[in-house]
Amino acid sequence: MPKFYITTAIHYVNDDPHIGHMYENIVADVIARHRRRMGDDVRFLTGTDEHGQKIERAAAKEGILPIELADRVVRTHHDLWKRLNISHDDFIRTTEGRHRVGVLELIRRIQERIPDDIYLGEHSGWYCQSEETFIPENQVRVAREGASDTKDQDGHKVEWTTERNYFFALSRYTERLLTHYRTHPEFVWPPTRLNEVIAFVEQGLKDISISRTSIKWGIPFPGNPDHVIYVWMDALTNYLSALGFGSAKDDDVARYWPADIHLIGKDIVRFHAVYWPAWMMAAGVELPKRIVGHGFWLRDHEKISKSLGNVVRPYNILDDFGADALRYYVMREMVFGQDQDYSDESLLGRYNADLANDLGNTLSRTIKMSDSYFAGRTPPTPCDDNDLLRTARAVVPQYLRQMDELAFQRALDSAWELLVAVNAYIVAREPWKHFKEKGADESLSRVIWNSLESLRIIWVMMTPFMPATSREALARLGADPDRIDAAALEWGGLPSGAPVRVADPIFPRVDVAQYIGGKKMDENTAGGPPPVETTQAVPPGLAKVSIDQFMEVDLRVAEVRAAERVPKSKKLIRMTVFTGDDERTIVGGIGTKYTPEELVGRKVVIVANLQPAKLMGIESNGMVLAASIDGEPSLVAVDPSVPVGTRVR
RNA sequence: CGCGGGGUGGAGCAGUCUGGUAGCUCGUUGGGCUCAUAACCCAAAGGUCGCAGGUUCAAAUCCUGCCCCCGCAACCA
Repeated sequence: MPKFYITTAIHYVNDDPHIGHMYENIVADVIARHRRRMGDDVRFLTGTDEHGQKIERAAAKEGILPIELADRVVRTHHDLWKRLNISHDDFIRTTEGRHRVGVLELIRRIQERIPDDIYLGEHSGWYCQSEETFIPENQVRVAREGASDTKDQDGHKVEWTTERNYFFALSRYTERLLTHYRTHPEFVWPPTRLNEVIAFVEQGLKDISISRTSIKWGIPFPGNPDHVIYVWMDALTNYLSALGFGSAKDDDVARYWPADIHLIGKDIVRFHAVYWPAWMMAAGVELPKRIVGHGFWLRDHEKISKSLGNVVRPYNILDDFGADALRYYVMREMVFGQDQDYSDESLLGRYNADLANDLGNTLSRTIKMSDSYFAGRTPPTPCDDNDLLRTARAVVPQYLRQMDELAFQRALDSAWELLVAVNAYIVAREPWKHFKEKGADESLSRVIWNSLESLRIIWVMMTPFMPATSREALARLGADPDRIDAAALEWGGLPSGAPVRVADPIFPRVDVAQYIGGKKMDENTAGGPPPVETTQAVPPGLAKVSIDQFMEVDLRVAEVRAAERVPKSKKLIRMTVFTGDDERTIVGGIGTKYTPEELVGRKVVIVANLQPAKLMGIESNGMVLAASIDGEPSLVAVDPSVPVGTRVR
């Protein structure tokens, strides 16, 4: 029996699960169910990433331990996967003992095989005392030369600091990785992502720091407990540690490794396709077969929510229509691998058109006829050669190929080909007329049986996508809902004379306008998990400042003498302003609203004594004041008679 | 020359790798049917496939140049 090991990314526990998380696990679940159906020995892993500073701090803020916070959030993940009918075989948390064992084993193997691949080196950067972390260069306001109070974006002091860290000699793996990409072009999917990875690696790789001393909430570095292991090294290893890597009970490593698919978002392809394989090369572990990067769900907030007041989150959909409707929608609507816009309208549109009108209604009408014409049972006479059989035999192999190619959208399309054929077939044969004229004869029996049998196959095709509804539908059809395997996709599986069940519509049609209109915007998390307190929370208003502090800010009226768009920028405008004392350059992000032409000659209010900052390479000396409405700026205006240089207070 | 994705009937998209009558869903119009969830079936209208060149017997598809949109990246200071 072939094995099949599929993993999702582990989700960071400071997030409320959103449609992106849901999507990833749904896709993985569809693949896992499909492979199980085809007879593979499947292992499907998902889990949570629980270490790192954000968790540490969020917990501290609540006065609880990080693990307590993680425990709580993990529960919301478990609940969601249960509601979505995700069939993972294992759920790993990076705070588990087995995970620590796996991570330490990975490092041990690297150190054992190639001792100097991991070495103690120096890492330099802007370190912020109060936040206990290094601040990325772009978030640091570089002071004027000579100044000593460089700050980060929250105003905390930062210092250029050098920390001693453990490093991994990634640079040594540049060529070997490139060779692997060349010899295994299927390693990263879709191909465009592979190209990106190759381009990145071809620039040459730098050694990377794999430990931190500034963070405590993590796995201590072996032999040096002042360090914790770098989050990515920690997190990625979950794929191995979940199989018992490094423990005495590691049979599953032999059984399932290498992974067949690491399913992840396109944003973390680099970590999976560069760092992760390099570590495994160093440790002498076989590389996973395939990194599959899916696209993102996007949403045009302004267009949808404001004008129509129709924000309906997936949680509402889940409550009102069930998991299968959502599972179907995301699989059908997204071209796998690309980005896709989410909207409630498209979801409900799909629901009505595809599920209610087509899939559900065809089931209802067919079962109803079988029920009335054949005394509540499937017809006595099966049929072994007809239009539907030929369509089914053409469609099923096509569907299976598309499933294997991860072309889920097309696989569903293929199933619909057969569904559409069933409807056309029914209309062409007019069984109701036939029944009135000739009664339930053998010919009618064949027509109904063919229709039911086609539906059975369609619903077997649906099982990975809509597991719960498929069972129900198959049971109603008189088929065995437990018989879901490759053979079930072949023509002829429907028993004769089995009881069928007429029941309420499996996907009741919904009035879209009424449904969307009935939801208020403030209900958009109704039915969701309890909100999770994290560091993402918006600060509850700003602290009060004294009049003295305020007076330290040099606000004054200035005149724009020249303005031009910053090339290649989206909204930056470079202005030359006269402050009364001097002319200086200020760069402002107001290009979405204002043109350079209309700015020239205009009087604006500026902060004259602001730390200079570089924006797209241009030094900006000050800031133009503007009110911001959803990112749309509106300049603070002064009466044109006010002379340039006048102080504002 | 920062990286990537995209521009195809009213809307949303597939097709582009591997040139050969432009396809799907929704919507619109007309007809049919009454088993079914006002569902289903048939038919019709509707497209210079972003623009301009080039290659070819033939270009949505290949080549060159350009325009526009959307993400991302060190762009609200």
